[in-house]
Amino acid sequence: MADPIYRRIAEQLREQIESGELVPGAQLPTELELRERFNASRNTIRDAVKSLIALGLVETRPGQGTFVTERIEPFVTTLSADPKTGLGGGEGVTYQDEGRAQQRVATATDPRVEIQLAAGVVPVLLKIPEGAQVVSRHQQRLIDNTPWSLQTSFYPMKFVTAGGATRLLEASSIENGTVKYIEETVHLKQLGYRDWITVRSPDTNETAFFRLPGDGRVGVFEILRTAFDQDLNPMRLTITVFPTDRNQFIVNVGELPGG
Amino acid sequence: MADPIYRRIAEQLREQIESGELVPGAQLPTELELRERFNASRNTIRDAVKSLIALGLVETRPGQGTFVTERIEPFVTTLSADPKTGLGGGEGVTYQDEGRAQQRVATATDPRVEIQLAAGVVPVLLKIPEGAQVVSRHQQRLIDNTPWSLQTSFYPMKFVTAGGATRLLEASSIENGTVKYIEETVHLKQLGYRDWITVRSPDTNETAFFRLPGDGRVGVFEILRTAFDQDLNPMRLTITVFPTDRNQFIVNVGELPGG
DNA sequence: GCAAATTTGTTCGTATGTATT
DNA sequence: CAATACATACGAACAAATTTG
Repeated sequence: MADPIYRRIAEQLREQIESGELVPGAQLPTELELRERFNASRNTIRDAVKSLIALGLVETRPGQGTFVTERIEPFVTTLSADPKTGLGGGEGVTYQDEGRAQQRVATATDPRVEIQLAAGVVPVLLKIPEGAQVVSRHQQRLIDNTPWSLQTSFYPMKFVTAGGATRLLEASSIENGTVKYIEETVHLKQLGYRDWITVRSPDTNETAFFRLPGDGRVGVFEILRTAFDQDLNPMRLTITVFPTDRNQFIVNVGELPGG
Repeated sequence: MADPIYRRIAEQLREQIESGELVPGAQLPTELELRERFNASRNTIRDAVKSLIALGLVETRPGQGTFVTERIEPFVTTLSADPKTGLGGGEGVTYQDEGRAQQRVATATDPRVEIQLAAGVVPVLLKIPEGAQVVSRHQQRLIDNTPWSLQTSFYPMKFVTAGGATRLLEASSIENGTVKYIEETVHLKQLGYRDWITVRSPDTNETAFFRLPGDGRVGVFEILRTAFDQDLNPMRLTITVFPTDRNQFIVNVGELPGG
């Protein structure tokens, strides 16, 4: 009697799933059937199923039953730049190209543009005073109609007021990407960037948009990209959030085959 | 009656935690006290607490109580190479240097060395036949005595049999790193690598070693690094597993300040 | 060192609500 | 509307871990 009952039941079900006896998408026996099979109370069965949910092995649908989860085909983003363009993965045009390269349809909403006061990490990474004005451009991105990432870019308001990059304020995407647009207007060329990768629990907005389970079981990548200009000053901060259940990343360094 | 009771209770407790009213490490009221305060049954209170556990906000200790979780000071690993050495983060000597740079003590166990038959992703990424012999070198790594990562490197057995890199079979760490040792013996120079970053649930070994909660709530980064030689052939595959609750990563691309 | 008290963990039973077919 | 299946909620009892006296 080492392990509690619910855990031993969970263990048996887990073996059935991992052995392939229960394939992804297949329905498990109902709680009442499992109650008879394992000779335990319905609450104990439910505890067992809950632990499998926590492991991401099954999901329950009210009124329908319990099903083995089907793995989402992951989308792979390359974080390191093409050495020639200096552009990185998930940036502007590149994003749609990467979607196409994986034979999938990438779309993005028109950006929601706001003028905000820099707070939190924004002034720190952009090296501007706390409370200074910044342009925030926020986009939702989908692949094959599945919500894939939430992206917000912050630019110093100076780019608009002193640099003439007025289209940063327009709520429409900038063709050829903002990197090129800023180079043409403000004359700041992006020569490099630093990505800072963390994983955390999703907030309520993210849980809703990505349709994640409400229990915070699936985390999200949060990638902070600070881009630097030719004088090595920060010129842009982009924060992108990706669910960990459908995203993977590649970093290329040095000389590689198939480049 | 939109939200269930347990969720409204969880919501109130969450606000107390996020507002700072309950600081990290502080003890929550006991289940019996919460039962009176919210006028609900003990099971309903427990459901509320469970949802906070799933969010990583609190932890329970049998016989003691429920406490607000204390955040672990994250360790940051740089994945992109120093352009001069071609060495990447978490590799050999660099690993200890990064530990020191963050004022922390990094240690590693002596490697457990095995000769295995290539299976799974190993032959695919190393571009050797499935079932070919490989040298596997496995290390546990700690920082400030906290388990931090599990690393396994795979080398083609040819390096030993035909290249004379016999010390790859020794169960002791190779000073100056294996990258340099292979360059000196097999005459293969590491000019680049590709990192493939995923997040998944920990297996039972990892859960035990990292002392993670048993419910699979905390995920692990799995980073597959394929290193390439001067002929752009794969020469090494290193798989490293890091818990997401205590690890973050940096990727530097292009020209950056403070280099 | 031991016993009692405290606190969370497990298990059962039961009733009712909500979503889907 | 009825049947089915999971979700929520309450009550109760005992077990296991920890602290306290």
